[in-house]
Amino acid sequence: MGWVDEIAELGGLQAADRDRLNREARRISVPAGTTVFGPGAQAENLIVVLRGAVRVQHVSDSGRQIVLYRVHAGQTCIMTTACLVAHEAYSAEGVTETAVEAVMVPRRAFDALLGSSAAFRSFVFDAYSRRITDLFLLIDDVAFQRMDIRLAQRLLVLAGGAGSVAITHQQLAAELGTAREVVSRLLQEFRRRGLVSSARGEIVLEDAPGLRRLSEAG
Amino acid sequence: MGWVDEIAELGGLQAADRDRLNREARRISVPAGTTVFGPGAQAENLIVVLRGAVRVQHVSDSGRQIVLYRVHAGQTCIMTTACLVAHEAYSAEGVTETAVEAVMVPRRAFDALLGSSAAFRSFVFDAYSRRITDLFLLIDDVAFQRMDIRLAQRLLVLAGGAGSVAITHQQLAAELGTAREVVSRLLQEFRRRGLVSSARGEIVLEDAPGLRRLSEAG
DNA sequence: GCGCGTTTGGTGACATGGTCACAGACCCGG
DNA sequence: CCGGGTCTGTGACCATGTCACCAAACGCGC
Repeated sequence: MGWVDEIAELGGLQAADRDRLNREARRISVPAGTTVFGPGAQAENLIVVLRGAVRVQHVSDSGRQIVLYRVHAGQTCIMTTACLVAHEAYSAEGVTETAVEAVMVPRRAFDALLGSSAAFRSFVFDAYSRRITDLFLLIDDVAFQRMDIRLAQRLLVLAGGAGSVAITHQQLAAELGTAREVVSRLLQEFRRRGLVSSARGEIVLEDAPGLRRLSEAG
Repeated sequence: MGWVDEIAELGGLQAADRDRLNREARRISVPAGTTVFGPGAQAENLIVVLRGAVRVQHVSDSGRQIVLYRVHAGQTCIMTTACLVAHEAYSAEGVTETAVEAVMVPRRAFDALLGSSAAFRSFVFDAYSRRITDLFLLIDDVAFQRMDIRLAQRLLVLAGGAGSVAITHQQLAAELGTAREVVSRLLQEFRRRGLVSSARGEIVLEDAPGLRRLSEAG
C-alpha cells in the first residue's frame, strides 16, 4: 500500500497515523473530465490528490464561470470540504482535468488525526493557507487588474513551458471570469502585436518574453 | 477572569482548555481606528474578538482598496494569521471599526489546544468555513455583479436597520473596490429615483424596500 | 464673523470591459 | 457533398474605470 506512505511523506506523518489512514481511508481513481463534487453534494471526506489535478470553479447564476484554484498532487480540497460541511450554502464545483488518483479520509479519521498528529495539523493548515492566499490574489486580480494582463498571465501558466495552449476562447473566458467576446478581442490585439498566433482551439505563443513583459506591466 | 468563559462559551471548551487559556493568553483592548495588523506584520497569535469589530481589507498597488470581510465578536482573524505565518507573501490589513477587546492566543497554546480539544478544533474550522464562504461570495460579487446592486446591498448592510449611514463616497468606494466617481454617479441615480437622499458624509435611505428590491434584482 | 486650506462631491471626456445580435469559418457524421 | 453544431469575428451599445478639473461644504485659526 504505497499511497499511505505517499501521503505520509507529503504530510510528514508518524507511524501510528499511517496505520490509522491504512485502516480508514479509501483510495479512488477517476478519469479526466469528471465532476467530483458540485452544488449540493455533501462532502463527508477529506480528499487528498495523489496524481493529477482538480479544477475548482464557480458558476454564477447568469451562467458565467470563473476558476477559483486548482488542486494538484499533494494538495487537498479541504476548503471546499469544510465549507460544504459547515454551511453548504455555496456552490462550487470540482472537475478533474486529468486522470486523478486520490484518497478520501472520512470525517472521523480526519478529526482524530488532527488531534493526534501535529504534522497532520501542519499539513492541513498549510493547505488552508495556500488556498486563502490563492483566493486573496484572485480577488485582487478580478477587482483591480486589467484583463489583457490577466489573459497574458493565464496563457503563460497554461502553456507551462510549452509553446502553445490547446484551449478555446470560451474556456479561456471561463478561466478568467469574463466573456468570450472579450477574450476574442484581446487575442486579436495580441495577434496584431505578434505575441501569439492562433488556430481553432489553439493559441501559439509566438513571443513568450513579450507576453511576460506585458503580464508584469500591471 | 470572565473572558476565558466568554471564549469557552463561544467555542464550547472544556475546563482543562480554559485553564490553559487562562495561563497563556493575553487580553488586549484597542480603540477604534487602530491598524491591528498590516503588510509585513508577523502574526504569532490567534486573535479572538470579544467586543467590537475589525475590518479586514486589501490595498492594491494602485492605491485602490476593497473590504474582504469583517471580524465580529466571537470570531477570529485566523485566516490572516495562518496566511501570514505560513507564507507572509500577501498584504491585507486589519483596522478596528469600533473599540475592540480581544484575546491573543500564542501559537504554542493554539497548537496544543487544537490537539487536545475537539470543541476548539470545531471552533477553528467553523471560523475558516465562514471566511471562505465570505471570500467565495465576494469573488462572485466582484466578478459578476452589477455595481448598482452591490452598492444597494452594501448600503442596507451598513445601515443595519437604521435609516441612514454616515459614510463618504470615497469610503463606500473602498468598501466595494471601485472608484469614488462611480459611487457618486450611482448615488445620484439612486437619488433621482427617490431611493436615497444625501448630505455631506451621510446617506439617508428614503426607500429601504425599494433598495432591497434593487439589491435582489441581480 | 472671516479667510483659507482641506475634504467632499459633481461633471465631462475618454478608455476598457460586458452584453447582445448576428455572420462566417471550421469540423464531423451521414 | 450536405447539414448541424461548434468556434471565432464583428459592430453597436451599455456599464464601469480613469483622468482632469471645479465647486460647495467644512474645520480652524484669527
